[in-house]
Amino acid sequence: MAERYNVAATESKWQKIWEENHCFRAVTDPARPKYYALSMLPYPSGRIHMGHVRNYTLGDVVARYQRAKGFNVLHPMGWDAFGLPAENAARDSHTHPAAWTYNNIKVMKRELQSMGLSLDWEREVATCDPAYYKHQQKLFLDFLKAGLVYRNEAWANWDPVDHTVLANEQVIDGRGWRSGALVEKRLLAQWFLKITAYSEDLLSALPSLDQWPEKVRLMQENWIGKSEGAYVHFAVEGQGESLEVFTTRPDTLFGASFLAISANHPLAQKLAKKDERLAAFCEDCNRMGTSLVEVEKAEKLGYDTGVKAVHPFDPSWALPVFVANFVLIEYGTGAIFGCPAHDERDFAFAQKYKLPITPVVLPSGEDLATFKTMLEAYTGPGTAFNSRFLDGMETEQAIGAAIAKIESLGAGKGTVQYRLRDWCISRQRYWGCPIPMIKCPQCGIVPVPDRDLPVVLPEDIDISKPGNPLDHHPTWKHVSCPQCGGKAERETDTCDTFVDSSWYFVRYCSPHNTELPVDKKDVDYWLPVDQYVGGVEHAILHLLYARFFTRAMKLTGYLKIDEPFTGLFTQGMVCHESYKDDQGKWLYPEDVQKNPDGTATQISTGRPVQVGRIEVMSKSKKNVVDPSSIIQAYGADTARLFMLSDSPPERDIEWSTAGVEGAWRYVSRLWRQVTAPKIPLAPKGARADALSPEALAVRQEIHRTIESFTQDLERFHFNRAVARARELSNTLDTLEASQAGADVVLREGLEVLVRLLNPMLPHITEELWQILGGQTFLTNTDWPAADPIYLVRNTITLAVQINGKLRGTIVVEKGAASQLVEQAAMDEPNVKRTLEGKEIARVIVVPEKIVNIVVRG
RNA sequence: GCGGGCAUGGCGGAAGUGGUAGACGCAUCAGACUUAAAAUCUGAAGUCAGUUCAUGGCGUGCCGGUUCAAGUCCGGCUGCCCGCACCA
Repeated sequence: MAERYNVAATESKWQKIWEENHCFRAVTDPARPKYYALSMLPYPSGRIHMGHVRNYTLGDVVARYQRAKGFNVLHPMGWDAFGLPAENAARDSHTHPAAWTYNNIKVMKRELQSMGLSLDWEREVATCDPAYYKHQQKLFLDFLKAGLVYRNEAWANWDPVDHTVLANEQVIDGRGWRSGALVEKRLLAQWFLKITAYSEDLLSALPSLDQWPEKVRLMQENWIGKSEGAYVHFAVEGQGESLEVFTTRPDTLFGASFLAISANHPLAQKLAKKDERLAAFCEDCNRMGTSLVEVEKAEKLGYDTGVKAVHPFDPSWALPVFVANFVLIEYGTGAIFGCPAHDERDFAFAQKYKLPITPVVLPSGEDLATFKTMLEAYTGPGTAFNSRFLDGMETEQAIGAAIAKIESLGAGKGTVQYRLRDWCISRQRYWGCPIPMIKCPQCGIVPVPDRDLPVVLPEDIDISKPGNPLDHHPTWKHVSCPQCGGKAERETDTCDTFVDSSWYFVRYCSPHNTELPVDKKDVDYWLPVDQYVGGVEHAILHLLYARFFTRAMKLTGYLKIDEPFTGLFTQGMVCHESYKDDQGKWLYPEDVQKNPDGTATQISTGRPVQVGRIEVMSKSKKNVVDPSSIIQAYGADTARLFMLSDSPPERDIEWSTAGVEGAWRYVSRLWRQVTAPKIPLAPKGARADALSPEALAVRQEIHRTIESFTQDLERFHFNRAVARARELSNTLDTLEASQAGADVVLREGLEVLVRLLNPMLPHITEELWQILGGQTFLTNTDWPAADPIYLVRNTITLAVQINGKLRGTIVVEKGAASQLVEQAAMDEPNVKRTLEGKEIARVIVVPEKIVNIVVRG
């Protein structure tokens, strides 16, 4: 009877049936409650990796579970298909970026389909498809009209390897996020999206995202970086202009001893034209990297320009103006006033350049006389002194008074500063969405009219030359101006690919609308996304951009919502041991054999292998396992179960062969439990006339499992849910034919088990459901409900402690009186023996939990 | 430097609001089935003491505190991980 489970045949059979029956097709239906389950769309790099398997398994469990609960579920998939790797691959392998990309999509789609995901493939979107980016260009133009787009000559992060500029968010430790090259500063004309228009809104809405990880909200908060302070103007002697400074501590203005400006500050640039040494100094500053190591090593260097600035509170007080390497042009105003006594960096700078150090804030409890000889800067709050009209005020009060004074003098104003910069979206690359603008010598910069959208990428490009292929293209950029009809040129920059992924989840709602980016009835129904699942590496970039885009699309009339993602789950990464041969070259795990003594050998050569650290799977370290080979060997259900077992989904997991085999063992066991039960199953729907106590206990266990398994799914405790299912399997195996009703309860238990495990193991459970006589697809079957009758326990096992140490357990009736419980505890043999000759001080009875007997001595 | 997190057997990890620490699994060992192996099934196992059993001591990174009772709460350390970083 026990046929071997034919994984490959069964899995592909059900995948085909689901597809033919359009089981996962989502239809807008305002009469039904909706649930939008979304996993981050993949970049089509070639093959799927284990990170994808984990991400999409988690997302699929959510989607299938919510479907079973009765929601109208939208669970789409698409491709983040633009980006530089396609250009690099095309150049290296003499193909076309589009061909490379679409081929990868084809391969990866097949791989994803073999996972048995409950996706609505009819809504598939590829961001490199003109049918997609046409609407993105439209959005860009709408944002332009709404004042959210501008072009500006600005200091940009230039990646010298990828030959393109990068957004601030894409510079990590001073290096390009993709190329790893040290980023340089260049002054370039770029297109910007005005994300800073929403700085305050993006920040203040964070607390409302209560279904997001605290960690991600904090990261966004820090990234937006709000700080309150004031702009202060210092008149510059002999220059006929003033220098604007941002400070969070206007209360320390009387401790000022110098001003410092960035090498890229307009005043520095102006002065450098007449001062060769200053010009050289500025150049040095720009050459200096911004990486961690360099910043720490770098000395605080300044160049005294000889120019003096006038203190706003005292016209007779002149301060020297330095150009300093530590002042950043991109934060605040690119100029600071230095107060050495109360800022560590200014303190070091003042010591080096022999500038006065005047303390003006007295820490509470300090004596004024002793405090005056400062060995280091004091940055905390205190009482103002040496500060004329501020003297005696506490820091907070002094800040307010200083701002009031500045404002009354017309020397500046109180303000709020954000670290967040506008989003530079220009990329000097081919494989991206063309920015739909035209440069006309007569009319200036003119938008492409809506009727001319999409601006389609040319196919005949020369990718072998360095630089932007669109720029080299002989004809593509030459157009006539839509306003005057004269000769004009297209913008050859393309969009940062993060633009593409900032609204794809919106497009999924109405992917086939050729006229407009969205259909109102669709987006109003489906959005926001109820549960978003993806890697924490997108905590800032993608998630912040998408939140901004949602606001911008609301402003331009497409959406009603502010926040795109109600729930966010960030899963951990998939890790594996890494291996090197005796030459120090990385080896693939499949070429490594672990020996019983803990050493390892290279299979192909028999040479010894160095076992390295357990690290995130990455191609460069070769510590990768190909999901396809696992699915072929064990099936998708096993791979999915492995991803869900053992480790909580937010934590990193280590991929191991033993772990996969453990998952496989359970899948096979489930098969055997249903197809070759130890006792013959009762017929479908049979009822038991009388239940033996054992069978009743198992039935109660079944209902408790429904309860706890469901709660675990709700809370993303998938590893615990798997453990509960295994426990139920163990319990069902204890049933024996001699126990009245065992055959009925066994059937009940197996049916419940199969239904509970369906979101995790969709194929085998669907097959087993049919074997158990299920009339509908399990995919279309409701989630089981626990019967409260069987959740009630009538006896309870209590622990009995003496002085907090466990001495025995007792079984009492539920709701038994405290005196009875206490007596039962005293009568427990081991307790009784231990208590002999001891004086009882008190007895604590916590109903349904514990009895603790406190004895003296 | 700033912000956040984590620390439990050989390993991954369980233990809503303090209340029987170690669920479930991996690896290990023993037994059953088998000519044998694989697969499967049964059982053992935190650690030390106790010949077995009963039982007891010690145990959730370290030190201290609160409590009848602490993995959980509080104070102070140590170690690891993540994010940001010359932010004025």
